[in-house]
Amino acid sequence: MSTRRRGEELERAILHAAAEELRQNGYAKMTMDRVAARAGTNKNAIYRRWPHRAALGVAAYRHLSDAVMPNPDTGTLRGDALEMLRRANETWSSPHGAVLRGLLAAAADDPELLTLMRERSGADTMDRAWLAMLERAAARGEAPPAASHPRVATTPMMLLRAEYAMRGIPSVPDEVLVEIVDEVFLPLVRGRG
Amino acid sequence: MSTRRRGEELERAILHAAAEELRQNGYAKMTMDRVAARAGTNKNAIYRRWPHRAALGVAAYRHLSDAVMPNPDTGTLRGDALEMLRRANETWSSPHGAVLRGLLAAAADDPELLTLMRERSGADTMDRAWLAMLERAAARGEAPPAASHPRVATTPMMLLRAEYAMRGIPSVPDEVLVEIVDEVFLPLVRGRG
DNA sequence: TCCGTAAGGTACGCCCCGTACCCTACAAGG
DNA sequence: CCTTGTAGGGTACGGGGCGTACCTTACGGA
Repeated sequence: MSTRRRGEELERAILHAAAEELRQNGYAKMTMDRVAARAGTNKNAIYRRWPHRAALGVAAYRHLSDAVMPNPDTGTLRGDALEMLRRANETWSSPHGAVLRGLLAAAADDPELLTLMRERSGADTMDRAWLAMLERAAARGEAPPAASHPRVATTPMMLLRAEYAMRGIPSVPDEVLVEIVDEVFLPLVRGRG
Repeated sequence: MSTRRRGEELERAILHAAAEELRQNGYAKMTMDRVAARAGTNKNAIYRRWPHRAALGVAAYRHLSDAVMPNPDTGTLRGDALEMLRRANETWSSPHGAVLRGLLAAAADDPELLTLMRERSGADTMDRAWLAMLERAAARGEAPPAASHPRVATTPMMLLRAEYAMRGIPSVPDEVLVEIVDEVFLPLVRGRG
């Protein structure tokens, strides 16, 4: 039989297979045997590269998603914030986000994996985007400079996250996003004057 | 052999055994066989009462915890809020809380269980306590009446929750609690004047 | 050409969930 | 007191999944 795949080529094939499994069935149903079969190899090749299923899951997720979440710039703080929340909501309620949530749930009691996830999932990038948004608003005179605080910047996303944790799977309704912005985020920014 | 346990007596024994397993090993390691053995019975008796492991886990958790979180009343909004957060932090970082987190993680993609959990875990009671705290502060003239809004009331606990979800297992340091109160909660209340 | 390295194949041990089936004690009612 | 229904006890098993062991086979570089 022609060429037997090796090294990187094989690795890519495994990651691709795992990512497909994630997308179609979610993490809970991503089994090592299925991934191996789909990649046209066997579990040995996988376990030589990743120590456990969770590690493969994280790696495959990263492969699956190069989620870019660029800075919106609508001209108003309210507009920017809503846009950010809406994009995040869209991402998280997509099949893609379901995968992420499954992984997060599985990694909940494994700190090592948790940090891996956070690095790969671009949470830090997002936080920086929120901070930048606050600074733009401050430059426009729309928000007090004291509002450019990390804890303030992360609050809306935290609330959205928590909303997902409370409710089950479905997407968070837009009213909730508006409420987070109008009842919490903007008053909070105002209150730091 | 003398009396064979039946009905309620047996049910209590099973729940007790399951709760002990939860406390000692956490949900992930609570197996049906172990619970049955510990209760001195067998899996049949369990499966006649609960449809799956998760359901037993939730029921046992409820049995384990009649977590009471009474209203603190320190005289200031800041004091009350900090006290609430500290108590919650204590609870959640205890072994007890580890069980809760394990269950929540396991129920993450099972909406039915999620609602069960929320009912049993007293989250609603807690939300009401926060709202009452805000209303007391408003009565004292310490906070604007407009701050007595559900979304405002739930924000600090949401942030604490999210903190647990981000970091792994350990307890959240007290500085973070103080920051949540001073940098987010109080400015938010102020900003709603 | 030879040899080390890495892939393939396969089987297995272990654990756990949930179910099936049959046996046995208990309680209630004739 | 005996009969009968109900529910617990014992046990075995199918199914699935993780991770490991061990051997065989191709590839690629010296």
